[in-house]
Amino acid sequence: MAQQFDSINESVTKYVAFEASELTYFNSILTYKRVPKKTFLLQAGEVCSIEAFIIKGCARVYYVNEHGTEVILQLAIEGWWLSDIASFHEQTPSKLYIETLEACELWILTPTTKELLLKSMPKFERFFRLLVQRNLSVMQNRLCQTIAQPAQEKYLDFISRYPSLPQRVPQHYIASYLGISPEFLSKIRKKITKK
Amino acid sequence: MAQQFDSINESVTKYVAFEASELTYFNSILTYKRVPKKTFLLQAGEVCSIEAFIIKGCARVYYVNEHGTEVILQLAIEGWWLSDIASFHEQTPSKLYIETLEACELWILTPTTKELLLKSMPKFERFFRLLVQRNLSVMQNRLCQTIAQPAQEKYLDFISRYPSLPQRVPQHYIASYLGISPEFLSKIRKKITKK
DNA sequence: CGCGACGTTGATTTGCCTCAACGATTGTGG
DNA sequence: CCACAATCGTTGAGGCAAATCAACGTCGCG
Repeated sequence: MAQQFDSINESVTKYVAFEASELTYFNSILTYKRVPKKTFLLQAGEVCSIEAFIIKGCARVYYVNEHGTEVILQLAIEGWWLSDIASFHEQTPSKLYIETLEACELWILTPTTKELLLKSMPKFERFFRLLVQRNLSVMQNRLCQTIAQPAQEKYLDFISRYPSLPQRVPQHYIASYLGISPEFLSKIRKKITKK
Repeated sequence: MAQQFDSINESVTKYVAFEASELTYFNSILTYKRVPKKTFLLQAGEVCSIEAFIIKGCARVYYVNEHGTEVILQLAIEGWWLSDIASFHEQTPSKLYIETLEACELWILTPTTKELLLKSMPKFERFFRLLVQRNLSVMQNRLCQTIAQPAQEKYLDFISRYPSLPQRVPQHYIASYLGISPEFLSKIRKKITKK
């Protein structure tokens, strides 16, 4: 089990320098969870009760609008965090779905355990702030892309940024992430391979 | 000058409960700045050296892509914060521009003063985390909107969300914020008023 | 006054969507 | 272990929302 902590500890120390003892305490707060493929960690209407670090596996976070159209907000693999932060912190109903695409191993924080962690080790406030900041940056880039780039460039950028994802997740999810129709993505791919 | 602090203090206490003494210290860290209309607080290529709270006035944050197309990431008025957080924290060159649209009065934090604040009053870590979280939420909503809504609905949603902005900022900036052409926004508005 | 920034309008074009049909693959229950 | 259903990707035809381009009116300002 010990090596299970390696990936998450490596990930947090990328943002903030923690002592071994601090990490040990941090690790003691976490709950380990194993979930099968196609499992919902969150559904619209529920209050989000987890902040989950992916040790192994793959998931998607998505929104369904009033017309029934899905928009994928996040395609996450090992090393990423899953949550609806707004719902988690304000304990308000979420509008998002979080579904595993592969069997997953996760480290879980709940509102209670996270609050406990932050109370006892305020240094983690900084970690989570930096984590959210990075997410915000990613989001900003994506919004610029989505608005100002044609579909083909969005796709090329996507595969260069996340080269492992096309081999792991169904293509129509990538289309939804990029904000284009699956049929059109298929046509783009055809055009690209021709060259 | 004292009442100048009212708006920013009200804003921070919305997220975290601070004592009067804590706010007094916080206020002593801030630098007051007054800038005219059409002033750049940040230009692409520079490292962002400020995190600015708008006391009075209005500004835009935008990105220019390789084709020369502008995308407006933020239209900010009184009570909002302006910055490129990624550039500010990692001291890396920004890709963004921040330009005042009206004469502005600002409270400024620099990397140095912010670090000083966080060192001496770690409680502010929490405030800034919650602030960034809220920004992230706004961004997520906007991305969903941008991808899944037709232009007219995006515009109607915008004016109901920010009713004061259309009267303050040129219309083509709103078009850029929504990711549509200024001509098309004009046509949408015509169609709406007809009804 | 004259220039530049801004909004409007119409004509034309286009990037992308929708719909429908069709293989290929996977998985599942009898 | 096979049959059949789902799920997924591809392809083509046709349509539409929104972009582009160009011309014009208006306003505020140096």
